[in-house]
Amino acid sequence: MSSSTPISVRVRFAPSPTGFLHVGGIRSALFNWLWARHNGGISILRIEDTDRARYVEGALDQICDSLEALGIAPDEGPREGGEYGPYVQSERLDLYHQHAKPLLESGALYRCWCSPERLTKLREEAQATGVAFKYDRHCLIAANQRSETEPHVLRFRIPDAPESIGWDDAVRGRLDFKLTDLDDFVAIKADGFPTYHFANVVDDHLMAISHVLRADEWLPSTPKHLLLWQAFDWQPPVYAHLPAVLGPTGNKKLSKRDGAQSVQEYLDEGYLPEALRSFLASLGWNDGTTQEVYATDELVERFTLERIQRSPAKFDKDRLTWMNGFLIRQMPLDKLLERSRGFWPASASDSSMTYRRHVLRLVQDRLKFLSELSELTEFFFTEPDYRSGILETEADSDRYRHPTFAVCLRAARQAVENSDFSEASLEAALRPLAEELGTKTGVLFSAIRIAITGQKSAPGLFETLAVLGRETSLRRLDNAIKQL
RNA sequence: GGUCCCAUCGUCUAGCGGCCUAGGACAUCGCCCUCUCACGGCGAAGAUCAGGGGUUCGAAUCCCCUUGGGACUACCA
Repeated sequence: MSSSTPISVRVRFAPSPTGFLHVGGIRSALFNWLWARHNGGISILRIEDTDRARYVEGALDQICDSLEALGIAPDEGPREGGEYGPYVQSERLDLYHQHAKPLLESGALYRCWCSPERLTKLREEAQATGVAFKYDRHCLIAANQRSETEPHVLRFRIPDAPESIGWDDAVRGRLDFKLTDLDDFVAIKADGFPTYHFANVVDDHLMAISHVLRADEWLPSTPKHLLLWQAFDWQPPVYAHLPAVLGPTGNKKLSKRDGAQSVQEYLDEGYLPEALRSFLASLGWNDGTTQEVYATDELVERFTLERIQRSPAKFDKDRLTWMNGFLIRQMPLDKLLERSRGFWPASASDSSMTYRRHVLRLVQDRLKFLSELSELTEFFFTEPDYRSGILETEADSDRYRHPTFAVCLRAARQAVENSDFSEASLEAALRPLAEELGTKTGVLFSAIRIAITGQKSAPGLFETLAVLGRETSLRRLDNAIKQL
């Protein structure tokens, strides 16, 4: 299946509402979305909530919100609706029972009344003898048939033939499994809910899914799914198993302990959706060139299944951060201004957009993610905080022996007094001053910077003074001089 | 234990038999630019292509074995 796949492409992302979407999950969502877009197909969000015990309140909304915030909202789903709904499995129970019935009649499914205790015992025995556990089909024997009204599950009977079952995985290639290694898995639980395996296959068929792009961990259960497709006499979709996303330390699957964060947390820190998309895409996919950052339309255009990596990728936040800063630097100033909403320091609330725009221009190159904006620009909106003693400490240092710190500031104040505070005139006034005072430019400028910003590092001095303006700049110089 | 998957710089990766004494990027270090911090430019260090056997005139690339890591092995997904 290349870009010229003749069938209409319909893909689904099928998370369980058991918590927020972590980066591994969102990567799967992205790949599905990209494949749909690449083919002009449809992407679907299906919620797999068949385990009532693990259901987390609000998780569904969080998942939908995250996808929307990332700009990869599905075409069909719980919020969007669609012709193949409902898109939440707990609302599809009738459908599963309806489809279980003929399989039960044909013998593909059978009733099992075995207690969890018996199953556990069997498992322990198998463990002890070093044999792989497989259900012993105790309830398949006529003598063990009990009443249909007693609680029971429906198991799928692994057929005796063929010897093996396999498929051409779009990323792994040919994969085959022996049927004798497979266990008669449960299809319908005692509570009437289907298991993942059963619901998944029924829904993928009913929703006309053409490609299943899902995490690696599903690979071992794919033969069970294939057997189910076969029992139904349905045409299975193309399977593509995605490599795992690992935590930055160790080789374990990414988990919250490894610093895995929800998509929302990254967004809150000021990571751009386009940076997240480009970075996530690079986790297990590349186009074969040396390009490092991709615009989303480039991703859509170039994304193919055969370029998906087979080996797992570790999540490297440093690289994400670099990519985010790179994209911030590339962004037109007005767009960045728009995006920076909500990240300004509280003290900026009374400042005009025009003023903020000038400030933003000065820090754009220094921003790695938007939440840094606040501490980077605080002094533009509020008087510098000298309480840390930065003024005194600097004034005492050896650099300010001959022209003292105070002398530098007074001279600077005087030099700048009649300036129109344009960058050019500020530079013309201050640049020659160092030599006049018999000190280095850096020493003079540093004194001014500290007085003006309260910090040792800040944007360029002339730019900063120009943005702050005459009144504020002179006032801060005076205040600093007064304090010495 | 069983079944299966994976294996190139610390990390993301290029590589699909000769172009590789292995390329790019992040991170690290150095230099330059420079009023500081960034940005940018240049450069350094960093991978005996997990190890061992084959196949071949020729292997990071194909095959086998070993090792290491991971997933699955639930009336969870």
